[in-house]
Amino acid sequence: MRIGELAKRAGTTTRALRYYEQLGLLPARRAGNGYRAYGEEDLRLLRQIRTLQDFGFGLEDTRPFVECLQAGHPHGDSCPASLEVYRKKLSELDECIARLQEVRSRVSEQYARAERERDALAAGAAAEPPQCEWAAPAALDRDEWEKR
Amino acid sequence: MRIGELAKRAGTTTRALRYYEQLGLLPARRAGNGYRAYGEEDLRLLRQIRTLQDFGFGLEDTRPFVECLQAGHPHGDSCPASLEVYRKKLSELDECIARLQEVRSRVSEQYARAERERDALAAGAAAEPPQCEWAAPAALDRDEWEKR
DNA sequence: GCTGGCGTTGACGCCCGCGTCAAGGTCTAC
DNA sequence: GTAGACCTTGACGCGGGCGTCAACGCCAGC
Repeated sequence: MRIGELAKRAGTTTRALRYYEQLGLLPARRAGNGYRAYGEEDLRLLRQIRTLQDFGFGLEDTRPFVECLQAGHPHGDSCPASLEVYRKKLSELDECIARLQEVRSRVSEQYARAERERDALAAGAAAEPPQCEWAAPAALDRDEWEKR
Repeated sequence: MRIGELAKRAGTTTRALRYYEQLGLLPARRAGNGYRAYGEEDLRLLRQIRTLQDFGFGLEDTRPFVECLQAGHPHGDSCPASLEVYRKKLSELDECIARLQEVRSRVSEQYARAERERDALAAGAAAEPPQCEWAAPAALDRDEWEKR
């Protein structure tokens, strides 16, 4: 299988595959003409990489999983190093979620305050139209005003 | 006030200030010798920028707040454009938090499965040492073995 | 033999918010 | 006059994961 076919079957691009090879993440055999040659096993490795990437893993974090598969284990996460990456990612996620929730509540607080102040100003402006009623009569028919 | 002092008072660097000026975010007057000259008002603008940055706002997102202060409003968020940014950020945060929580549960699931499988293998391996006792005798002294 | 579709390597671009270095100007203190 | 602390502009670097282009090679079909 050549690079274009593998890329298509994995839903990625040839550029990405060459990049992975450059990182030593997904090495390729070479055909006689210099073309990269991949097998079905490489498709498994690649799917593993893409799955983890969808989870937000960096490429280096996928390395233990790929090496685990290359070592012949049934799953990429059958090895201790992969489990360690899982644990690290989980704690990173927890930290990140907590930080975002903290930020969300702070921003929400600021937003609520800013809106209250806007409404207070609007109320102040709305308290003016009554003053406009004191100013308005000049625009009314003088007779209408004198009837009051 | 020159750039170094402003940077120190705001807890940032001169490089950042020059960058903000380059973006047109925090323009500076110039002294006769070409040095940038800042006033107390600029410190307020800068603090506004830094506060929002701490919330994870991009610099462009801070622009409406800065312009609002520059227009003489009491707070950076006294203007409709700032409120709009707040709303946009809140929805981005909600989306981001939801996505991370989804990811977290998926990763956690994978981790749990991988650990179960590891334990299953360990149990299989723990069931092997008895088999090792069948294999071991070859290494034992033959006499010791024949005494049994 | 020529076109077109695959492949190859190498190199620059992008995004963002600066860090860092270079080469020089300005001002103060001794 | 000179050292040192500040300032100036300009330019490149970084990290991550590629996109995109250039210039070229290989191979199949007409």
